[in-house]
Amino acid sequence: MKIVTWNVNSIRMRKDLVVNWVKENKPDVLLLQETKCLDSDFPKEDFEDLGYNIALSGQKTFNGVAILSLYPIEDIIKDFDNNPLDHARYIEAVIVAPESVVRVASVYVPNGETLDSEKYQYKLKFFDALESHVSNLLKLNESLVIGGDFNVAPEEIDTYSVADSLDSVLFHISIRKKLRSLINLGLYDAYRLLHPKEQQFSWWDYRRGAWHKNHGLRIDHLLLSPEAADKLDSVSIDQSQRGLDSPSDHAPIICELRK
DNA sequence: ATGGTAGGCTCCCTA
Repeated sequence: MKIVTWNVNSIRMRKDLVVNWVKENKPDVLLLQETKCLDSDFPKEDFEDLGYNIALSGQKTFNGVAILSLYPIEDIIKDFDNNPLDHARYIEAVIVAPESVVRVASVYVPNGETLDSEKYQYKLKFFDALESHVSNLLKLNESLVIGGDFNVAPEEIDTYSVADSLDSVLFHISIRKKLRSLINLGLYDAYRLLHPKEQQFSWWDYRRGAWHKNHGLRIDHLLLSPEAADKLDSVSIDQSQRGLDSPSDHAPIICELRK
């Protein structure tokens, strides 16, 4: 089963690019972030025509997450307890494939703006509440894949420049500790599990010529329960999508699980 | 050299 996470930065602006990628790569499950539209404005037909079932948690202007699946989507959950924000940043569901069942989630963690902002406090609290929810999910002992834009680079290898990142909301030690604590519940960072020494990024700022200088960070992740990690065959980041015309600032992350 | 791009929407916010 091929499961993909991708922050598309507006599904309406990115529709053709995402449709073309889906036709080429045929993911079984596609977890989207930053769809930036109401559910009624999501271009459902373009994906339904390709055979996808769709579960949405959207809002006007900002945020928005989605699950697209070639298999039935069941038990949809759109929030978790103690989430400090009334934003469309989380959707979870069970994917029922013929010979395998997997629980998936699409999460868009707040950026945090600056270390001294109120939004950064919300980012810290969002992680606490997410960790509490995920700790309950792990008790189910299911195959679980949490994909999304976590807005955190886990380790030094995951940034183009440690010096430039130390005071960044994407890398400050206080937020890396939150991601570490979440993973320490017993999750596996799929990319790092199969590529322990490689440096590959998932996001490059639109500003400052970041893409052309490869000034990126790895802030998008697929976090796997032990049951899912045991079935992990491959993980890759499709950086080619960042180099196309009118791209998202994020690249898709792809994993394949055995049945 | 202290810059600039993108999306959604409105004269600004978010990233």
